[in-house]
Amino acid sequence: MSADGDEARLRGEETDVEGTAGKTGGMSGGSGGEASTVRDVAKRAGVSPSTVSRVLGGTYPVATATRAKVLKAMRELDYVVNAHARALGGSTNKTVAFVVDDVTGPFYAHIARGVEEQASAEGRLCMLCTTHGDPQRALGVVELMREQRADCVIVVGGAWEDKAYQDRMTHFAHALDRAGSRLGLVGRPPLGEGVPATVVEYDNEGGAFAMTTHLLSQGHRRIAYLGRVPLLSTSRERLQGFTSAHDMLGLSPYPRLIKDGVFSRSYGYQATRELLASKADFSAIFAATDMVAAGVLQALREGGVRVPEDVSVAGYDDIPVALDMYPQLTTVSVPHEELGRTAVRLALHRDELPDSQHQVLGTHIVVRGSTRRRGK
Amino acid sequence: MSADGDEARLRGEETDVEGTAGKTGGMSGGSGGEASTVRDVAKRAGVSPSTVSRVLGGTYPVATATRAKVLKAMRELDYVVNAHARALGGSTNKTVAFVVDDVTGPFYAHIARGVEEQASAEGRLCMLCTTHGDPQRALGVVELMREQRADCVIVVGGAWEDKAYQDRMTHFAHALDRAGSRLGLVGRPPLGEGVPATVVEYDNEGGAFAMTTHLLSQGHRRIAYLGRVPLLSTSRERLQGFTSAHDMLGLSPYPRLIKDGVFSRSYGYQATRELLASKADFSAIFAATDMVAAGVLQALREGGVRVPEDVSVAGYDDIPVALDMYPQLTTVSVPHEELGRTAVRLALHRDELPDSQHQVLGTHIVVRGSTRRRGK
DNA sequence: CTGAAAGCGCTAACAG
DNA sequence: CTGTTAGCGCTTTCAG
Repeated sequence: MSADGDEARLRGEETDVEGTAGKTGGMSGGSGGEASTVRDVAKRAGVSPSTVSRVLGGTYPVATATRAKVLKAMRELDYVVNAHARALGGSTNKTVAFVVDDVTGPFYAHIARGVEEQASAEGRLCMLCTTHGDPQRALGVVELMREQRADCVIVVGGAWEDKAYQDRMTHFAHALDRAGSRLGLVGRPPLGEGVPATVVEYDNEGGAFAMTTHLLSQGHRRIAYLGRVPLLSTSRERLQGFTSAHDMLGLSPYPRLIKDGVFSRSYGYQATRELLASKADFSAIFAATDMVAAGVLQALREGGVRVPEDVSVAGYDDIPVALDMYPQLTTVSVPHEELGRTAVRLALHRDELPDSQHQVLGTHIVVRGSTRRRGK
Repeated sequence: MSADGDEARLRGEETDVEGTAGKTGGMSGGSGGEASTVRDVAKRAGVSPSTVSRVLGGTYPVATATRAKVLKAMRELDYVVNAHARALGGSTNKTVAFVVDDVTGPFYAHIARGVEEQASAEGRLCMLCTTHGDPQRALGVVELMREQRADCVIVVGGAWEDKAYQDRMTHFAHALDRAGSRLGLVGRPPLGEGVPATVVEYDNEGGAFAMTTHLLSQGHRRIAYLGRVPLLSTSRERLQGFTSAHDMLGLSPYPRLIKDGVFSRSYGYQATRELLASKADFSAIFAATDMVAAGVLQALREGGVRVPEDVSVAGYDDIPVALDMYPQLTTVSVPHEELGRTAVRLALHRDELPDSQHQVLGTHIVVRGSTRRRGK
């Protein structure tokens, strides 16, 4: 555990600033001066490199006087360890990789926060990669993280139900595992039996089922579902929940009211306009995500349709914006941060913790102002 | 430019999956199997390590037949370079560090996206650190990034106007510069003359000035300003714009209507409730950020105050949520992504690009439904 | 407690 | 075109 030093640094300790900066302040020519190394420090302190290394690690007994000399030399030289050299030593790398579609979505942002928090709580740095919804890029990025020898690689969302993609991902899972690392999958289904990966999901289908049941129980019968993305597991599961809820009451969804499209605000806007233009008959819209719902609300407002008087609208995700919409959005709440934290925790301690293979976190619906009993 | 290989990988190429995974698939015991090295590959291909290294880099002439043998061996061994060993070689490290308060804020998220995009466009990986608004932690994190030998360290927001903090940051700027790296400051003022750092700001004061002028020109005279954070430069500049706009018309702000508080939704909510409870007289509220404005709108709505009929509300940042609020928020638009992209670009190419020291991007107000002429 | 020596995995001169 | 030889900066035995 050479973490001592790092953690202190995370806390921002080290009260030394003094004239050090001035010493070399003049030569701000850039790429000129080489960074100082353990050897420089050793020389200056009149000790051996190993001793310097020992005070660095803090893990080994070093005479107080010696340690002081070394620390002084480090300060004077403005020394910082070279993380790569340290990582190369084979010992520890201390990095958590985080692969996500797009940091911009509040959905991802909150998971990212959970990941980052847990990572830094465990003394790890966090590498961030985005895939912009491109499965090819996702694969490339995971490979890159493998090169970085990250302690674990957390991949969020974007579970493409494509054979080649899944095979490739499965391959990575094994490769990472072999290297003592770990693949963590958040918000997506397991890759299969025996694949060494940590999966932290939330109940997509359950949430959609609950929401649909809620709408049906409010008397809605013609419910539009916006956001069927073929080949995306999240989408499939939510739609499944939507369908099963109908089934349970001996009803079935209207195919005409199920619209394909990506999970975006503008898609929600467009799809709703089309729905309106086609004079389709519906009393509620279930948007696959809150972002889609945002577009829906705007289109309805512009179309002069009142929410929830004329049409009820529900979303999925419960991102913070849901509170800022008008009316506030009824939606399915997902424990974003916890997903991120849990994934990192389980992936890092796969051997000590139970259930580190697969965990499903619950979801629940949150009823706000955008839905109400039909015709009330 | 050994980037060839990496970039291909970013594009997710490498079509090989085959039975490779199965080869060692059984031994999924974790930390067991060591990762293979250039030497293993060399041995298997019957060549020398250097040759392997050469095909890895792609930068050197290698006989087609040899290259094929090597590639085959790599595939069979499921080899991936060790980024740390490579970085240690001194050549290139290929990382951009990104330090931010909190990924969760849409404001930061968009800058993050810009940073990430530009970084990956330049073949760099992105390290993410959050500071949770703690200047001490920010300093610690920058130090950590220095250990990582990042090509550049981009710090967003949270410019504490605290002497010790600034000295320390200045020190880092020099240290990074000395190491051939670069400190990039986004959305915060320069550290001072001659400090080697790339600063990309946006016009905080100008935006606040424009917005305030707009409100005043609409007949508002008693404007509340919510979000004066002592010691935070962003806050000071916005408040300055607010004040100057008054000055220009020979007016002055009402001290009673200027409320201190952090930039958060809940602060906006609280402050507004207090304003309402104190029966203060005002016809407009200028919130220091859109998040604050979100809280303001909610409090007003709950208090039965109509927006914009009774009170006009303006924000700052133009984050996506501004469109989802009701009424849609009049605010100051900031080019978030461009800030991020520009910072990375300038920091990475400080020597080739002009004006790589300091750049101020413009802001402009966007008038939406939350403001209108007073008493209309 | 401290020093000397041997790598970690890769790249980069030099010679072939 | 390809093999040999040195390190990059740090940790880590193994002897003092």
